[in-house]
Amino acid sequence: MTESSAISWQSIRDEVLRRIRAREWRPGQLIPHEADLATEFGCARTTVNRALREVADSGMIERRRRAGTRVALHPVRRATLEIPVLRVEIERRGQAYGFTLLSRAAELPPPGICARMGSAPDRPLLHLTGLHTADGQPHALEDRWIATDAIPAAAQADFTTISPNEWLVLNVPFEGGDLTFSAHAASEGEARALRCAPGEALFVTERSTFQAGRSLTSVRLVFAPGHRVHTRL
Amino acid sequence: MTESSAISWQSIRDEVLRRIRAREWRPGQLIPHEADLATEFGCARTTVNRALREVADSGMIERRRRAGTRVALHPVRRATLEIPVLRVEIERRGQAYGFTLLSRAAELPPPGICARMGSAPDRPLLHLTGLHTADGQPHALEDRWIATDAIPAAAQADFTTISPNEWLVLNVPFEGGDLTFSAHAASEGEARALRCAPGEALFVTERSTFQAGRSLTSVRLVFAPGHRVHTRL
DNA sequence: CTCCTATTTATGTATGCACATAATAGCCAA
DNA sequence: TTGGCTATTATGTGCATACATAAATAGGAG
Repeated sequence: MTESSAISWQSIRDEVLRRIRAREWRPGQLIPHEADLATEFGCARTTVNRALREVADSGMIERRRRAGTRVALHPVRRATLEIPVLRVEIERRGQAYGFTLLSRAAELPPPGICARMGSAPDRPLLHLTGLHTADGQPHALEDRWIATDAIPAAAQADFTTISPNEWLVLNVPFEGGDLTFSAHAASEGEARALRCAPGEALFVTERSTFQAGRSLTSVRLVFAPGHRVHTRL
Repeated sequence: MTESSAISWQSIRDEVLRRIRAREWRPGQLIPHEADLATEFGCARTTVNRALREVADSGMIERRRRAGTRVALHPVRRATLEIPVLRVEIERRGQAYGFTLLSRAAELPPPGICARMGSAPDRPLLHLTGLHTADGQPHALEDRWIATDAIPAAAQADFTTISPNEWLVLNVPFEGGDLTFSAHAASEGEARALRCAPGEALFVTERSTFQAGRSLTSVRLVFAPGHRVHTRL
């Protein structure tokens, strides 16, 4: 008899998910601990641990030392969004990418930017605006603020040949940030730049990044009409 | 001397990320294999493997058996989006959640839905519309199609006490799906339901899920003005 | 009864080893 | 040259073991 076939962590993960969905383990309920599951499945605890770690990453269970593992009360779905550099996103669709720098100046930030970046209102930041194009058509309008004291090199960078978007990704590591999606009616200026009607519904992303507690940059991208962000679950 | 302190996989992950960002390992370049790194860091290959697996999950490196590990050409950022059930999202903000079923009927799906769900145009699906409210204010308009042959139980479900959103999350497991975000100008009907002006810019999510190759449901959520989706990087 | 401490316990991680698997590279034959 | 077989090699995974760490609990001092 082939007594050798080991249990894979994937099969344990699947069985755990099955039990949760079949309500054998109900939301909020404590599930058996790793050692017991290892015995039940006839494998090492390491393997159970690996499986449960994956399930925990997906948000279906919550684990705490000593307290044990319980089924999450509210099954929160988690989706991974891929956020490529705009140039790559456009070129992947087989279109020609272009970027035009529209303005560049050291300016005092408006209150909204101050709040988001935690910056002093009397301290000038580098303010850039530009247009990303795909096959010559307007794709997205970029409005960016850069903390020059945190990124001195940005003052020298030439943003006419490389977009600030890409320059920052290539040159400035960051430890975290946040990202917001929303919808917004095109202003007069946005409509002109994106060649659409004023008031048209546009997709907007706002992102800011920080490093070592310092805010680095804050950017708002207003996309041309019809833009969609897509992801798999 | 304390010769005991082991190297943690986190510290290896951080060092790997540092080298990538410092351009010691350039995009597209092959990095040393696990055994070498294990020797360099003075730890077990398992530990290096764990670290590299994490980095690979974040999208910074690509790994293939036998071929080795290389730094990703285009540093694609990955963000994890949390997609809670609407009720939970609203209640977490301390607001009172409500749902009103607006319509329920077995209908022939329009071409768009047929395409997304891979459903036959002559096969009726369960079509539901309803309004999610927060503190009595319109929050999102739901327009859902359910494949009743894949989910027979949906035909009996009472969607006036529990929203289809939540009923499906609780009762129907799925293996995958996709999710799209976009902006959309409010139609007459949407404006009436959401109590906003027609043409106003609204945030829209479209989601469809499948299981075992069969499409289960397709839903379109149109949010009231001002809605934002937020995530951390 | 309250507060603090020590113990217990479940998860988290590191290690050495073995073997599985995918994919390249090299070889040989037609 | 071409086709296909084989050996090689880097990653992927499983296991037994050991110890680390967080956190709940029990026990003891006041």
